[in-house]
Amino acid sequence: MTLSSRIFFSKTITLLKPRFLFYPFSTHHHKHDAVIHRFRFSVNQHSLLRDLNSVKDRPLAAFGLFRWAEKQSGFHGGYIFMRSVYRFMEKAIDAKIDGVVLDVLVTGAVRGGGGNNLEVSVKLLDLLLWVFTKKSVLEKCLRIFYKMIHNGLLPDVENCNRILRLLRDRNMMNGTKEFYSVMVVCGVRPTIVTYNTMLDSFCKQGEVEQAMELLYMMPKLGCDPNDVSYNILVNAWSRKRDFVRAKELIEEMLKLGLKVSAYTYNPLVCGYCEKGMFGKVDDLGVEMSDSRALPTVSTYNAVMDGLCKSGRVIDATGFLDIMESKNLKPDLVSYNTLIDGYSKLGHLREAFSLFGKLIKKNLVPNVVTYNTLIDGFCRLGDLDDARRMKDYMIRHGPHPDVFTFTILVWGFYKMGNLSMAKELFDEMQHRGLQPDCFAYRTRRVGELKFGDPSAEAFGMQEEIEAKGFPLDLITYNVVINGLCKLGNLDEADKLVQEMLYNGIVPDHVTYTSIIHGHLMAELLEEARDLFDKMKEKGISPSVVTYTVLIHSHAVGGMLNHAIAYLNEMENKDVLPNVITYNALINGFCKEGKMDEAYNFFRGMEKKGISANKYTYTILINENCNLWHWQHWQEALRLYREMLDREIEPDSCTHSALLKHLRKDYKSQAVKLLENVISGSE
DNA sequence: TTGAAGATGA
Repeated sequence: MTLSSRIFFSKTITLLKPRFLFYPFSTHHHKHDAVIHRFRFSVNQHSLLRDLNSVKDRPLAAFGLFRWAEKQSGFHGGYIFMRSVYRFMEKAIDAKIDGVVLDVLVTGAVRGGGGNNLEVSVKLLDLLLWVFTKKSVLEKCLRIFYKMIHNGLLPDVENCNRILRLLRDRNMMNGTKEFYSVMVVCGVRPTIVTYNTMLDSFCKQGEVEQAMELLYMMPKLGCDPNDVSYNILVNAWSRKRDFVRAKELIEEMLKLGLKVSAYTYNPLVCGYCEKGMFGKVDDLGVEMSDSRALPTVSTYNAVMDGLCKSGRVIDATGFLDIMESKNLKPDLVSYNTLIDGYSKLGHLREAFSLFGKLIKKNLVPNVVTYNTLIDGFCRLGDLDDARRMKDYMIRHGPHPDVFTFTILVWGFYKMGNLSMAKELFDEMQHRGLQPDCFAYRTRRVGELKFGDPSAEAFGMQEEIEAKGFPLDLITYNVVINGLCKLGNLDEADKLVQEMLYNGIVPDHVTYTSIIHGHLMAELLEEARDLFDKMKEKGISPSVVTYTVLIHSHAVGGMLNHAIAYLNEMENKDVLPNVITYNALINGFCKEGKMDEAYNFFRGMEKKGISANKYTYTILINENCNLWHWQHWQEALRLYREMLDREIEPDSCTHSALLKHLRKDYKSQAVKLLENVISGSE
């Protein structure tokens, strides 16, 4: 917003004039003059607005009033009546006379012969444009924009930027580029905001390289990139999980003396957290405090979410206190994140205790909070309580949404209660909620996975299709994956044929499912063939594809193959994750090659990928298998290390550790062990 | 921050 327009909208308009008799405007409307003449106005804002209301159904009268306001604004130096005029524009749009207003303003400006009048007309056109950008009515904005420039009138660059943002948000890259060229050719001088919007458009389209080109071209275009420009690109590389390039840009920012902030670091923190690279997150934390880019509540929320997603909910909860100690107030998102963490683990008691805590802190649970808890009930198979909670929401609010119902529908499908699933789906619609693609997919997957592929389900498919949601790739993937997991490779193959027939191209997820299915059926050669076929078709294998291949080959003792896959993925910049490393460590342990296993263990940590309970269990198990004093010591050391790092062992870890003890001693032994370890600190 | 879904340990 320019300074002047800020003045327009912040000033309260109190200027009063005695009375004002309205006179019509240009001559070609004179046959309606009689209508317009009947309007008299006292000149203060309230009556003006009242009058605008009263003429809403009479476009021409309203238009006359508008002309009057226009003259007033010109007369009083341009800002006195802007707020009224703004309200008028909104009303004109409601009354669908904005087209007339546009025409007259443009012709008025053109005929008016320049000067003050022209300036006012352009201001008013900009105001009209502003109203439409605020309403996100792109089509109208473009119409006004093009009409203006065709008549030699230049819209305000701020409005152009707003239109660019609308184009960006609709992913219309070509439209964005075209609009940018037109505005520049017509003489609108781009600002840093224009360029930053363009950068963001490129990034949102995945064309980050193009954005980089623009970034480095900006100085030549007479506009040096600022911190926001860099933040956009750091964000883009982080989203692409190319952390190296993201970091390079941050270093460049520091070198250039640009301001780094939480906005710069948060996307990177999010990326590392999502990948479970908590070592890197720690490093970033240090770097942030060094460069005075202090973490915000969002930063901590991202870390907490990452920890929850890797099962470290207790660590995540610890951040509530850490935040408080730094004078940051955990917000509803913080609590929702933790509640979700506990709900997903089935620890509803903790989830509800947090629910109580957030209320004590005067935060108000929202629909997400409730949905998360309902999901927790569903995961435990407690559909009664899940449904009761939904009914509570209907009575007391917040009102259930499409998420609420989708969660419940899926919950009932998983319990095999198809009729309740359908009932809730119908209830959602009866309550006026419009199912989205998630909801429809859930219904389809539910029927395909848990129901009979009967005629009724078939009818449902057509019904959904008629609503504009055709069977899509994700639905096929979900079902194909389910079949592969059950070992039903023939049925899975049939579905692949069917999706091809329907013109849907299998992607890396489809292939990974089928490859995995073959691997589990010990059809390694076929799996390798499928892998080659997938690459021939130009489908890039993902980290999951490589991981399932590495796992099966490593477990089968084919360590050379496993290593070859690891090298291949690293050459293709597909980053291995903790599961990939676990598969390798597991394979090398099984072959008794402990040195190599430990090398991978150290290597992953060096890359910032933290070991998890599986990693430790594999190593502990192998050390215990060796059944030798030194190895037993090593197993204990590992166990202690994982406790130190607050990685919670589970029953698997314990039985690995105590595999040589008799069963009756085991539970006692675990307690003893905890004592020994904590006592020796 | 919530809904369907591809992978790991005894």
